[in-house]
Amino acid sequence: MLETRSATKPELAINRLLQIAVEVFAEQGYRDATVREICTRANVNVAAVNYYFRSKEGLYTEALVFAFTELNKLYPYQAAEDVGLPPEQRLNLFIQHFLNKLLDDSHLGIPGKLISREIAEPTKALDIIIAKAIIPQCALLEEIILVLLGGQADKMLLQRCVMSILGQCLMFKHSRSIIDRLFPEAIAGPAAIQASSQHIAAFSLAALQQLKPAAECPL
Amino acid sequence: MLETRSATKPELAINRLLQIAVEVFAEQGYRDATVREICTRANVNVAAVNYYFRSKEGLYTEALVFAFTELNKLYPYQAAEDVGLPPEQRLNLFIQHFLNKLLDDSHLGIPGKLISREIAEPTKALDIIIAKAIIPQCALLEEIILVLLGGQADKMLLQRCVMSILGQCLMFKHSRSIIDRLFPEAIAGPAAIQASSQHIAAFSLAALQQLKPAAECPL
DNA sequence: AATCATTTCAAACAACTGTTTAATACTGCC
DNA sequence: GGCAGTATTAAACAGTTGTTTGAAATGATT
Repeated sequence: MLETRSATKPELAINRLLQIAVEVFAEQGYRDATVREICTRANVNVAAVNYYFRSKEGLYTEALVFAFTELNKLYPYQAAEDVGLPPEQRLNLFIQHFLNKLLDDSHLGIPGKLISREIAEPTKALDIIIAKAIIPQCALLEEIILVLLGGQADKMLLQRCVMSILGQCLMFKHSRSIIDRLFPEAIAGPAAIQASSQHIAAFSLAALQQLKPAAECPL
Repeated sequence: MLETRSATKPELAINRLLQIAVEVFAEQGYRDATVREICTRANVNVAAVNYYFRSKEGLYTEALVFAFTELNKLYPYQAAEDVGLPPEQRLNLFIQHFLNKLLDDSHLGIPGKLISREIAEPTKALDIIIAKAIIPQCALLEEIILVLLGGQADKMLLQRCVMSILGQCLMFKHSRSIIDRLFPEAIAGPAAIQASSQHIAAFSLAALQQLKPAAECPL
């Protein structure tokens, strides 16, 4: 029959496979990653991929979901969600949280890298990521911005402000190679990262404050 | 002997090969692109790649340089370089120019895409791109920002402002898949793109204006 | 026209890829 | 112990890849 106990051996193998798959796909990308390397590093036979997940693509899709789950496990709570706090502080917290997630190279950067890869070069699995990871973040940020703009603003302006702030943060992920070479001090150590996130917050708050009148009287 | 006239036949083949290579590498990425497809589309024998460029990697490197050259040919002049203009207008021009380059899907978007691919997933050839394309742009932007901040500013603050503005622009390139799904109106047609670039300029000008006092009296 | 270096070509090569297969080992259940 | 059903394995498969080869074509120079 099927598994009666919770932690049967195959489930361990599947879990190990997913864990390693996230690493390898993140490091090398979908195409360069080989099922053989994944299986070797997971101490599993090559055929396991096709046995448990239908194909390499199937493994990739499930690895993406797994990465997202891990990511939420490590960074479960967004302090910025607390509507009791002043909006300026919420924006600050949001950016800090977001940037830390993006730049955490140690443990969490790995699933994060996989997800950012998927965004840069989307496969069919992108919609999973968008629905589960992107939309909630955007909604939260949009809500904070709306408060900062005085509670009323053109939908288009709102969206563009969301993109302005996300763009400043994401820069650190997708143009990491550039930053490493041209602005290495900006991410040298936790203090510098903290300062960078505070810059983004200050920069954006200043902009929003000045944009506020325009948002209130659009005509 | 070697070619005595300027436009010998092999040079035409080499040029066609480079042109197509840029397209294919941009569309599919280095790994997914096959020398066979490149050669077929260029009406050239498969062996040509190894004959003229040592290897697939050699072709890629030269295609990168070729893409950059083409890019400069199509967008030769940066109106923002004109130091006679007011700095606000220069920033506006810079952003408009930059965003147009990034979003031009028709002709120029192709070499641009190849370059942005190289940034997201660097190979050994990245340093070529950085030296030839990135550093001059950053220097120009930095100079404009410095003027806007009152002629004097902390080097670190300057760099962070450069990143803030570049990040807002680059968002449209590397997170294109997200924008297409969540904010499609922001890039629907030239008018919307124009509006988006104007938003980034307004957003950034507002921020810089407010940051100006802090930059002037750092202590 | 003959000679020479260069270019082009079809074919084959060797390595690697994801996937399948069929045999073997394992596990819980009667 | 024997019998399911599942898991694991080594081996082979079929397809694709970048690259090489050696012969044929080309074209300028003598």
